[in-house]
Amino acid sequence: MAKLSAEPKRRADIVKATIHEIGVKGSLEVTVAQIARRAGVSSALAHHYFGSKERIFLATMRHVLTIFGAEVRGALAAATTNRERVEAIVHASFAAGSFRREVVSAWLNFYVLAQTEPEARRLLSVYHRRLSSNLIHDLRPLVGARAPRVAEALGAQIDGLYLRAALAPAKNRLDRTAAISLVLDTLMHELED
Amino acid sequence: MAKLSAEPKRRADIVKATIHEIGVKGSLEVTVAQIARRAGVSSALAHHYFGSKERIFLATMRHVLTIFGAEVRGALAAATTNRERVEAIVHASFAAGSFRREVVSAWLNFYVLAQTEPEARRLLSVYHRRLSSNLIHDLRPLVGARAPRVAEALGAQIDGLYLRAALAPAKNRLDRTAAISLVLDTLMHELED
DNA sequence: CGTTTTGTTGATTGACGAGTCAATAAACTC
DNA sequence: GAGTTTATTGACTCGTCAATCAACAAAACG
Repeated sequence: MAKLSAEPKRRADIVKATIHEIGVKGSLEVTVAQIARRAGVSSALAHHYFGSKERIFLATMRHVLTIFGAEVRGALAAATTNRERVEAIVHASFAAGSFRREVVSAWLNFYVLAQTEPEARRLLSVYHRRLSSNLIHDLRPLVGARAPRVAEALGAQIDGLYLRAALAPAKNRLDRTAAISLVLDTLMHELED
Repeated sequence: MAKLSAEPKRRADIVKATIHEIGVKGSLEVTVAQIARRAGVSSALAHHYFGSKERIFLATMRHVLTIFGAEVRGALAAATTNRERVEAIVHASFAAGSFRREVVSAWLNFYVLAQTEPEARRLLSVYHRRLSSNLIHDLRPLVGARAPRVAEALGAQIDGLYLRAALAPAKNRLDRTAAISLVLDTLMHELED
């Protein structure tokens, strides 16, 4: 049953299943067997392709960050002015692909993973630095020397909204548009200085 | 060796040890044996007093939230004007007792716990509601109908700064005063509307 | 074809860890 | 000081799970 290059598909399936299972359990306490079952394969195969549970998590994290990165790039491509670019970054932060419940849950758990796993920490700092430098770059013409501070303020707010999204029961969860408008409000006030 | 009421002291020791161990491991993947050893008792005793690992975590969470609540109350007592009261809440959020690395790490992990543990979720929403209503109460006279939004903006920013504090290597970690000044800046801009 | 490569799994191992229990001991009660 | 309550633990059980392995199957390759 060895089709042409099953590997990439299997890897992708397993990564998606990992996001799903983390979303369901709400923690990294998911077994490889659960992930594998969700992906429709044996746990042995998951180990075969990834080597260890840890590597499965890291691959999943990379996947989430890649999607997020693509969303930022996409949003930036359509923007022209500095302000539009900053707003695009905010929009991308809450884009549909990254702000789904399971993805947010995975995100939260990657923060936990980053506390012990050096590679996870590295991946997360890459994301942080990129978000930060993107924001600062476009804020500089708008707020000058205050750019780093404003970027930190906006970044923290975005992260906080993610955290709250992970926690809130689906019922009274802030939706994408509300989150975006909240951050843009803060941005607006900062620009009015 | 049955001294008078060793129980309260043991419970407190175990709770403190739990915070410490969570801080060290950076996750809830700490064994009862580790916690117990840190507290200078046997794992059997920890089970004897708390019944289960889950209960140990919940007791620890209650402890952290209690300290935080006390810090907020203390800070509020000294404030008179509305603005002072809002600022007091911000200060309390980053008070020394709650903003220590291990405590922040514990906090982060309680968010994860709250995803599955109903009681943990309940405790966390109590905290959220209290913070929110405190803020709204004192913001109302300052920003009127915008109070809930501003409260949400500040609250999210505070949570986000916590998240970042948990992640950042001690080296370039934002300190209490920097975090406070960042939030107060945002507050100031909101008030200038 | 035959054999090499790729895909896949059931079964097993080995470690680890939560929770239990029976036993010991110190204090307190009368 | 006999008996009860409180404190405490070492040793054990039982389940779970990551990781391994040996075997099987299907394609690709010559």
